[in-house]
Amino acid sequence: MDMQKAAGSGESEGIDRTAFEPVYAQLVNILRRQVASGFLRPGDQLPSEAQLCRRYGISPMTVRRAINILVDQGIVVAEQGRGTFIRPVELGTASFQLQRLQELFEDDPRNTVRLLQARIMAADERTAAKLQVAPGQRVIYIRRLILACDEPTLCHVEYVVYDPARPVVEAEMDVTALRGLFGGAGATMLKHGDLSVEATLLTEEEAALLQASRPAAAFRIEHLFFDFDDRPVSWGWFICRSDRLRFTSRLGLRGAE
Amino acid sequence: MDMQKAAGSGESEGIDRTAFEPVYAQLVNILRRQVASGFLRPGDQLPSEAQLCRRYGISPMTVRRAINILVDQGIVVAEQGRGTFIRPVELGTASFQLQRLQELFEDDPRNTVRLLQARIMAADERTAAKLQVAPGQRVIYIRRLILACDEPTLCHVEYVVYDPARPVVEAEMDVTALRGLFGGAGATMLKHGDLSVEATLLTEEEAALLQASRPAAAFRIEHLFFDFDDRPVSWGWFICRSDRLRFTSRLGLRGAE
DNA sequence: CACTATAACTTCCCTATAGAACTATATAAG
DNA sequence: CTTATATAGTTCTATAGGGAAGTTATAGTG
Repeated sequence: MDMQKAAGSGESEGIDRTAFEPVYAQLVNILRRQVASGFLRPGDQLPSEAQLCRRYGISPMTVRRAINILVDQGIVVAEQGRGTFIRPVELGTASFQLQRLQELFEDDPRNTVRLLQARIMAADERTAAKLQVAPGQRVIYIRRLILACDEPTLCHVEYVVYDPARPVVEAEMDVTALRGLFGGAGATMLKHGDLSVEATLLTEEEAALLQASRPAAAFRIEHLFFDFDDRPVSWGWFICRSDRLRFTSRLGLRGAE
Repeated sequence: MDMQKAAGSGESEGIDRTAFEPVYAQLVNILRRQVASGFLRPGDQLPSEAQLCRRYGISPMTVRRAINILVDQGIVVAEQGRGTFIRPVELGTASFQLQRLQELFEDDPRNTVRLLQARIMAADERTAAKLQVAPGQRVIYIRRLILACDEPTLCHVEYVVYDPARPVVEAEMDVTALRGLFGGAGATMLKHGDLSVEATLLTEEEAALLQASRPAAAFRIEHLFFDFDDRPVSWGWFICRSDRLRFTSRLGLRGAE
């Protein structure tokens, strides 16, 4: 091979057979770096699989595996018979991680959950529709206040289907059970859930709880969880001061990496 | 094989060699259905790779590929030497697709972008910091109003680095160029970007533009885009009435699918 | 010029196999 | 009873190769 590129950018890297990092992962990172450094730009064609095999001295399956990873990371798009190309940055691929919210329910002593109210009541029209029960049927009504580092951060309102046969109910009454709803042991009761985020104004009561002055804007994160029979179990929403919790996302590749 | 499960659930499915769907994808869907139907539940162990090979009569590499897909879909977690297990529903895996937002910039005749203001000005303290330029340096200030189906939906404020050498600038002044920023041809100029969502109150001016009565809450989606030298190109934010655009997400698997 | 056939190249799918690395369990020795 | 050791089971990595399906460009034919 005589023809070489400028060789200044990222062409020079190779595979380290002694490294702990698997070969396919090394190739993924090499190509990611070539994209991040601008050596490969959106629309550019990747070297063909056969070329990559020769260039790095690895087997076709290993190359394919690396490229597959890049494909479902959304970094490249492969077109059969044509080639593999770098994808431009798109907005549709943005996803917001909710780990910040998740952390609030971890076993951190600085985070506390205060039970404000818990009683059994008759479901009103809207609640009955959401939980797919008859209006007037008894449901459990729960209100909580979540504090992070002793600062009131979240308000939570939740309606749970009342079913003595279901053991979830008892645990749900517990103050700490909310952690179980999200990732703890109790999550094994839930098959799936829907989330929906909107912006809303704080009510007078919510503002008092969250120690905010009105008028103020806040996130309203509505949730609806189902059991393994696809029947609704729990419906409710979080009210969250925007300055206490922010959703961020990154499009494309970062610079260093 | 004599030992059979209840056989009512999802155990009975097999691989269709004549189908268009690849074998590995068929296996992915079979296992997904077994999770969705409750035949496999969080914490349960998947059959081992060798067992799946025998059960479905396919090669180990194909089974591995299917399992890898399930792993990075977040449906199962594989532990070396132990086994592969169904993951419980977790909040951290939630991601909000922004395709609804993306659609606003598509080539739809019902969506129009109205340029309200565009002029060159000196960067104030905050803008200069975001764009990494000296305070007082000239930047381009743009305000737009985006209408979906003739309803005012989004306000957009944007500051763009003023650099005559950069061809982006001229195009950016164009009213329709905003589409290019997100997924169009212009996106090839951008390497990556940061997004951040918060809840905010509408200002008097914003309320007038969006035909809302105050006080009202809205999303504020801040964006910061970088070029291939990792230098900021554009900083700004969208103001969006919450009832016109909502972010939804699903945790776990849906029922039908 | 228009159209077709061919060849070269690409990605894609699947198989078969070998070993490495890790974990749990049963067994033997102290 | 505790502690090593062996063994079987698991996932994980990597190799080599065969064929299918799609694209593109070229050469040939009408």
